[in-house]
Amino acid sequence: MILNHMVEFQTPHLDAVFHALSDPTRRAILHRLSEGEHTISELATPFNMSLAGASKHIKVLEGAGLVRRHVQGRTHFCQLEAARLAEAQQWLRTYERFWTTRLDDLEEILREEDRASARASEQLPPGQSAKKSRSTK
Amino acid sequence: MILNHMVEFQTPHLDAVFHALSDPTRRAILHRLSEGEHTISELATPFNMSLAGASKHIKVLEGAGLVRRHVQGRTHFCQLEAARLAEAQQWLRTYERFWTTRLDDLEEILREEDRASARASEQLPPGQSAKKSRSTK
DNA sequence: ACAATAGTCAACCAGTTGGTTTAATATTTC
DNA sequence: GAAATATTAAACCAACTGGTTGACTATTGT
Repeated sequence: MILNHMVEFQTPHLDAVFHALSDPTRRAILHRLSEGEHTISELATPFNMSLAGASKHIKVLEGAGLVRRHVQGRTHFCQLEAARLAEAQQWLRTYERFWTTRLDDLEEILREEDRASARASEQLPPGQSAKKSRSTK
Repeated sequence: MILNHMVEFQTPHLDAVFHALSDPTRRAILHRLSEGEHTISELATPFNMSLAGASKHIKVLEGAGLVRRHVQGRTHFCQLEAARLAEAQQWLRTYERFWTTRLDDLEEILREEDRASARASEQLPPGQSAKKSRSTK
């Protein structure tokens, strides 16, 4: 119970990850990084923003564990680090049933109809009505 | 190109959804709602927080399209509304390959081993690989 | 040695956030 | 009609956000 509460609510990772993802500039940076490694200036140029501004965004992403940086001389290379994205997706997966429920319900209804029609096309046990068969998929 | 840019970056829904999800209290409220409908006070009580405070959180969730409310007399009932969660998951799915890459690599290695062992255990017809099947999933 | 380049840091700013408290608006109950 | 209940509204607060600028630290190229 208390454990459940901890698992469910004490998740500082998710705070940071979802916050990082809530900004369109940062999502764009991640998208850029999904094509491959980039330096800070490379990441900054597409945005109408000072280098320092972009640098701050990248630091937020780094803080959320979404970006890794390795320095080589004076240039900083950034890489996408996906593990935390996977954690976020895992959280969302818990709620997946709420947007698949209708499909699941429909499937269950159709399956039930099939069972009924199967019974019907046999010896018609009492209390069962015949139904048209229907494929589930 | 411009269209691509729009699809990728002009997504005010995601801003609001990810921001809503970045707060642990709000995630807890959503979790609560996943068990069924609840009133504002019911949602507020578990938290060490004023009713007005909780009310504000719920308004944020509503603004992000994650919660629907229907008023009945003086009590407001809240329901989870999952469509926007699905949108968020859809966004994350774009990056899925970055945490499945290693598994994919492993799979490719196993498939290659299969091809190699198949060639070895036959009479080696030129250019043809005998597939000893290994399940992909 | 000097200038250009890559990036951070610190200070600042207006706007937002997460919270409070107190008051106000309905609705229901006695 | 008065009291209790369910909720929002408004004003306030400290902390944080996303952005700027200007100064600073390194590193690289000439």
